[in-house]
Amino acid sequence: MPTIYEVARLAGVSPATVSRVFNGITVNPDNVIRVRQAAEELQFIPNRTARRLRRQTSEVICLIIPDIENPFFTALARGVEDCAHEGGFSAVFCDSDDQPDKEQTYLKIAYAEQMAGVVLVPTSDQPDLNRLLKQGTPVVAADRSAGNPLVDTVVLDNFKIALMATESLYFRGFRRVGCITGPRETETAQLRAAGWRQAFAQYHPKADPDRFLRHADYRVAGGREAMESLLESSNPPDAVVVANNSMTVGALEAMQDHAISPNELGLACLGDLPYSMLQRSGVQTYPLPARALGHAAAELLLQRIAGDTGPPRRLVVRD
Amino acid sequence: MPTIYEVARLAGVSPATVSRVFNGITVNPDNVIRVRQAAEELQFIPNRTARRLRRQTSEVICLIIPDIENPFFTALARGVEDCAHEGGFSAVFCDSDDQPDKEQTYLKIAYAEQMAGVVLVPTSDQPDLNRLLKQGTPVVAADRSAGNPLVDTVVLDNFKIALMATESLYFRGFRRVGCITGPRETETAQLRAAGWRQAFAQYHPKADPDRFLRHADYRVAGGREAMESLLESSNPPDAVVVANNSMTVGALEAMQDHAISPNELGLACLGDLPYSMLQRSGVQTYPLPARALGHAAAELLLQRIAGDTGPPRRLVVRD
DNA sequence: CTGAAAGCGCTAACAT
DNA sequence: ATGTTAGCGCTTTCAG
Repeated sequence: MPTIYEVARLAGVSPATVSRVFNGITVNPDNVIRVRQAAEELQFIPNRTARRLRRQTSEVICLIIPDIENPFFTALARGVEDCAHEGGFSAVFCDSDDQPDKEQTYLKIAYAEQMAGVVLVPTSDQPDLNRLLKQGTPVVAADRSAGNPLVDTVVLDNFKIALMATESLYFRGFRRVGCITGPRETETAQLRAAGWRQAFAQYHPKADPDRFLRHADYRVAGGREAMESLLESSNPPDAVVVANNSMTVGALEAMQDHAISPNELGLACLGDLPYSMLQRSGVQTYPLPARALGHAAAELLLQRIAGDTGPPRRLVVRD
Repeated sequence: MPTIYEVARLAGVSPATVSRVFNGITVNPDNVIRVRQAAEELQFIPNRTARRLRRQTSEVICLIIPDIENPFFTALARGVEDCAHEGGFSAVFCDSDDQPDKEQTYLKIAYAEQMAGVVLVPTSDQPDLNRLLKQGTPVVAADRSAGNPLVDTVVLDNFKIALMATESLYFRGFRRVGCITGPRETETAQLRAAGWRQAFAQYHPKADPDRFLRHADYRVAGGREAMESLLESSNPPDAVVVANNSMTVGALEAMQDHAISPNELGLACLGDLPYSMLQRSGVQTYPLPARALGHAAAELLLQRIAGDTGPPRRLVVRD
C-alpha cells in the first residue's frame, strides 16, 4: 500500500504537496503533473482511513433499512444511492432486519466509523441517536419519524394517498370500502387508516368504521387473514383499500380461495406490486414514490453535512 | 467523542490498559471493572477509524451487487449479512447498478476503506482486483466468476438446475421444451442454456436446438419479447424453461396477450417468484438458493480473512 | 500485568 | 506555492 510519502519522494515534492494535489488545493501545475505521474506509477490511492482519522469525517453516508428484501426499501435505497452519487458521496446500506438491537448496532457502527451522515428508516420507536447527534453527525429519518424532535424527517403523504385511493373506489361505484392497514403502533399504518377513515366517514357518516378496518402486519399472511376476516364479517365491504403491497397479495389469495374476482370486490393497493402481472389482475395500485423519498432524504442529509444548521425539518414527498 | 485517554484518566490506568480491556487481552480484573465503568460513564465507544489505521484492517465486509432491487441479490445479501453477523463482522452493501465503473468505484472504496474482505457479484468481465489482492484483502466472487483465477468463486449449479427443470417438463408430458435464457455473454445464462440443451438433445437428437432457444436480458420486457418470438416461430415449443424470475413474468404477459394458459404451454421458472400469486399460476418454479449462496460466499471470505491461504477454490452451492 | 512511546497515513496550521 | 511538523485515536512492541 503505497503512501503519500512514497509518492512525494518519487515526485520530488513534500507529502503536503501530494496531499494538496489530491484535495484540489492550488499547486504549481508542474508539480501537479509530477505528482499525478508518480501516483499513477505507484498505483497510489489515498488511504481513507487516515484521512478520516485526521478529518474526523468521511465521504460515506449510511442507509439503515429494516428489510433489504422489501422492494419498497430497496427502491428507497436506490434513491439514496443516486443522490449520494450526485453529491460525490458513496452510500452503503445496512439491514436492521426489523430488530431494534441490530439497528442499534449499525447506528453504533455509523458512529464509530465516522460516517458523514445517516439516513435511517427506524424500526424501533426510540432509536438512540444521542452519540451520533452529539458528535455532529446528521441523521435523517425516512418513511417514519425517529421519535426525536431534533432529527429531520422525510415521509410520504400517507394520509392523502389512502384518502385518494379510497375515494377512487367510491368513484368507481363501490358502496362500502373497507381497509386493511399495518400494525396499530406504526405511524404509516395509522396515517393510512386515517386517510381511509376520512373518506369513509364522508360516505357513511353514521357507520362504525372500525367494523370495516383491520390491522395486520404488513406481510402476505397478515393481509390474507385480514381479508378473510372482512369477508366473513356480517356486513362485508364490497371494496378494500390495502395499505401495502405484500398484504395485497395476501388479500388476493384470500379472494381466490373464496372465488371472488377483483371485479366483484374492488381492491386498491398502496405501493407498487413488483411485477406487472398483478397490475393486470384488476387491482388498482397507487405507486409509492419510494425512490423519490430516498432521494429527498439523502438530499436533506447532504445539506446538513454541508453545514446547514437550520431547525429540524419535516418534508413530505409528493411524488 | 471521548477517547481512550479520557477513559484511562477516569479509571486511573494507562491508555494501553483501556485498549487491552476492549480487545479482550488479559488484564487485572479490578482494572477491567474500573475501565468498564469509566467507559460506561463517558459513553465511550472505541474509534474504529483509529483502530483500523493502526491495525490496517477492519471488521467490516463489503458486498457489491449489481442491482439492489433484484430479489435474487437481496436474498444473497441476507445470506452474507447473516454469516457476517455470526462471525462477529458487520456487512455493508453497495449497488454497482450493473455499471462497471461504479463497480470499480466501490472496489476502490473497499480498498481505501480497508474493508476486511469483499464479496463481489461481478458485473464486468474483468473487474480490477489487483490492488485489493496485493494488499491482502480477500475477495470472493459470488454467482459468477470474476475472470481471475486467483479469487475464490461460489456459484450455483446452473447447468443442473436448468437440466432438471427441463426434464421435469418432459416428465409432465410436454413434447418440445424451449428455453429463454439470459444475455449471451453471461456465464449463468450460458450454463442454464447448456443444461437445457443437454436435456433437449436427449429428446430431440436430430433437432436444431437454437430454433427453440432465445437469449434475452434477464428483464421483464426481454422475457416478453423472447416469448413472443417463440410463439410466432413456425414450430413453437409447447413448454419453455425461463432462466430467471423477471423474464418469467414477461413470458406470462406474452402468453396472456395470446390467451394461452400455463396449462397449455408449460412454464418452468428458474428462481423464486417473489409473490406466491404467481406460484399459483401453474408455473413450476425452481427456487434458487440465493441466501445459501451468499452465506457460503461470506463463510469462505471469513475463512480467508482468518488466514486461510489455501489455493483458490470454486464452490458449488447445492441448496 | 502494566505503562511509555512509537507510529499507522493523512491533513492543516504555521512558517518560509 | 511549498515544506515542516504536530497530531487524529488507537494498538502494540518493549521495558519494567
